[in-house]
Amino acid sequence: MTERYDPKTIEPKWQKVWLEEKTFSVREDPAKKKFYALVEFPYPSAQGLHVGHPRPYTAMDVVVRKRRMQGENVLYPMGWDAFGLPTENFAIKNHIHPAIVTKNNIDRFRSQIQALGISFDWDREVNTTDPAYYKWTQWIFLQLYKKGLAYKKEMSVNWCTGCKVVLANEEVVNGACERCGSDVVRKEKSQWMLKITEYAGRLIDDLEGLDYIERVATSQVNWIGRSHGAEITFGTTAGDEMVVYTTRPDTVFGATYMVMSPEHPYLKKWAGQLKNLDAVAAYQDEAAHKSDFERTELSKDKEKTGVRLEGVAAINPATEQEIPIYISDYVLASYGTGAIMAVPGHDERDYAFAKKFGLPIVEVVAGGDIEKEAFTDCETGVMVNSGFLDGLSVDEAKKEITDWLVRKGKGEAKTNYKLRDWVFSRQRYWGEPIPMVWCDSCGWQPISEDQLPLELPYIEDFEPTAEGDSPLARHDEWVNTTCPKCGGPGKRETDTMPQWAGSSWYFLRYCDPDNAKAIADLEKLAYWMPVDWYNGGMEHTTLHMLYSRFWHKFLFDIGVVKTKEPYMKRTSHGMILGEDGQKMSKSRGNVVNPDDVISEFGADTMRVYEMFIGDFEKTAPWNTASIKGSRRFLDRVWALQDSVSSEKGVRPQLEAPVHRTIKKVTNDVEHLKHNTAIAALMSLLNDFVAAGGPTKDEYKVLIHLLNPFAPHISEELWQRMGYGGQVAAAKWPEWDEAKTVEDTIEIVVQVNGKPRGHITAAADIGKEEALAMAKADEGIQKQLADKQIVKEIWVPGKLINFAVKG
RNA sequence: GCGGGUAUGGCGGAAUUGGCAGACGCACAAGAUUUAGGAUCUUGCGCCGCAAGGUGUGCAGGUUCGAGUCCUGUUACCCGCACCA
Repeated sequence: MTERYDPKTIEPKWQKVWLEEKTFSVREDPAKKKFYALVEFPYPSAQGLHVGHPRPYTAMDVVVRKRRMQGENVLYPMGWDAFGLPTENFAIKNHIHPAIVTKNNIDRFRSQIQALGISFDWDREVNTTDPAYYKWTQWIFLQLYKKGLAYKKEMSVNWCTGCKVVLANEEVVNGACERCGSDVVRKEKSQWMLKITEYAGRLIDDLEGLDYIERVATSQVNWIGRSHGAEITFGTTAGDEMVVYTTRPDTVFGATYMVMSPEHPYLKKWAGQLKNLDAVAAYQDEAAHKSDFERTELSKDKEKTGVRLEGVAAINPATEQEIPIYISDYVLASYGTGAIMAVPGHDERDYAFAKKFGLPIVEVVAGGDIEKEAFTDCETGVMVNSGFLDGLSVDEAKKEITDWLVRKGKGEAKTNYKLRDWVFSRQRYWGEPIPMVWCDSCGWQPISEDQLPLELPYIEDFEPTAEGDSPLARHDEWVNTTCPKCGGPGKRETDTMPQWAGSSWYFLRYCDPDNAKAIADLEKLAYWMPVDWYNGGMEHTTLHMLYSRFWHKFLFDIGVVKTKEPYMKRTSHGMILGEDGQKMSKSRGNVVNPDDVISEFGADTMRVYEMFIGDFEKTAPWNTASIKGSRRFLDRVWALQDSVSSEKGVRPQLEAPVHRTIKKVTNDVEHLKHNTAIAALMSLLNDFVAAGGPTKDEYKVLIHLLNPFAPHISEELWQRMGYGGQVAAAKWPEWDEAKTVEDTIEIVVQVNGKPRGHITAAADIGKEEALAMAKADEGIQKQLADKQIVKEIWVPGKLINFAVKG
């Protein structure tokens, strides 16, 4: 009798072997097919790993361990996305420097991940806070700046009136500061912006040909929000022209008023002519307290608000009538031109607004009942009350009016995107310094590339300043420098980059992590890129994914990378919820720590459990009681070594189960259906037990197929059984299709779709013979008695259905 | 509000994509073994019913010989919404 299964000795033993022998380190090898598998690198938080992290790491580890055994050259790296707000806040609260917090957190994360036996190539670890890394993050920013894709703009930020700092949206709870509870207002601040909108069209179009799961692709398309319409120029009594964007230029005759966002620059310009300046200012102040999110929220019981501008009116270019202008917070400064033409008859929000303020509602598309509600159907409507457009369909009218506007010089066709430019400045310490210098005579100047990295100075007072600037602004010795252009006095930009920056290109650095001369060597990039398979959370679908695709496309345009897309395939894992079915969080107290699971059950059990828990793409609640089942499975695999017979080969009665399992596991793993693959392994184990134990060769197949899921125990058993070498280096088993099928099969017999019996027959039985057998069956005869067969359905090898009457 | 999802036993989940619903596991029950069990093994296990049988995939309709799967409508819940990452 062998000793009990003891993961506490087995697991560290093999983890040590892997690290010392560098089992999973790779080099470029043109002779082998490369496979670049990527999982999102974590933000190393002070809480350490929680059981949600290992789910994607393990799932991809299963794939790559299998691919290696199939002879592929696998790159599977890991690193740290370590700049960011939580670390800074933790540092402020606990008076420990963020650099130290970060180092400690990374060390903890690394050892926790290694304890899970994930086969990462630890020689390629990257860290976004390492100056040798962020040198290149800054370099990319400079290239963007040189190509005109980085610019400064006044943007509104969340300003805490109590703490006097800029807050992240997350730190604002119900309009108040999360920490001090003070009022949060919107405040204008000059910010660095990146022109991701310039790439909006390509970010949609190039999705074609990529293997992204559908919900990811759809989300990105919707987030970018391409729409086709027109820009129309309205005149005003103030003399200025107002340009609006609309997807419904056909309805311009029905535009009975205009609405601008409360932040619209004309309001300042028109101050002298506005007769109700106080009311306008009061409304602007009110709007400043709301986020865009709150402002666009449209619920039936929520009344529209707004103020009519007195003293200035607009002129509808189609009707040439004067129409009033309102300001209202349902119009956002950040979308379109920050002003709209309102067509209450054919837009729901305009309709609600018009009803509230008693504005005229004109029907210009017939087909609905505008007495009751806005008519928004573009398919069936016919133009009315629209001069030369009358009688046209909506589509025809769109074209006709656009041509007319162009001829009159009052508009043009325009494609618009919901996507906004990327706000790239953070008034924080723990981020990459933006490598720009302000010179009073030369304006903003990029620092010279040979000055990179521009290191983040080590300071002790990393709390934001009272003016809302980054804490770096307090350090004159760092801020004061010379202008790179004229050599005169200059001041450094004190804002830092957002955490998204470092994560927008990290997959490139893994290809050549120590390169001091370039982002990565071109040949190495050519070998490894693009990433063949990228798995990550749904929460990164629109931000991180689009930011990194944008940067990659830019680097492609300037010749740094050779592929226009970074990721060929994207899959997404579901979250692991707490035992109570709620999101794991410290405040709910439902966080499960993987260390505890490993120490009680072992890493292999943890891995098998997380892969067995359910559909990888769906959220799944943690269940401590269920883990036992996974451990019991491994215990039984371990115990089976004692009943292995000396017989060779696969016995005939086990051929079908063995070959079917090889096939199922091989296919399921590629589709991340690890749960059903494990179920198949459990079934094979049950078959072996039922057969009184496996032969040495049968057992070998089980151990081999188990290896990607439970690498430690399988490596140990492989060694004990003397199969030779390590499983990790053994060739993945193959199945013989002919051996997966049985010669006799069971066919279900239904009457009116209800199963009423079975017949057992040869696998290749024909229709007539099968029907005859079914009719001969006693139970079926009873069902068919006194009935008339109307139809006989035959699904070869599977099913017979008699449709009967009477 | 906008966008993306989900719904199957007491629980986690399977179902070759229109063909025997509940694989595999957890929990539970009975039995065996054991000084003992939070160990191991055997058997049972959707619901109603002694049974025959009936019924059953959020809810209401529909298509079909046949629907968890397709269509129409509906409800509930989850995720994201641009400075958390």
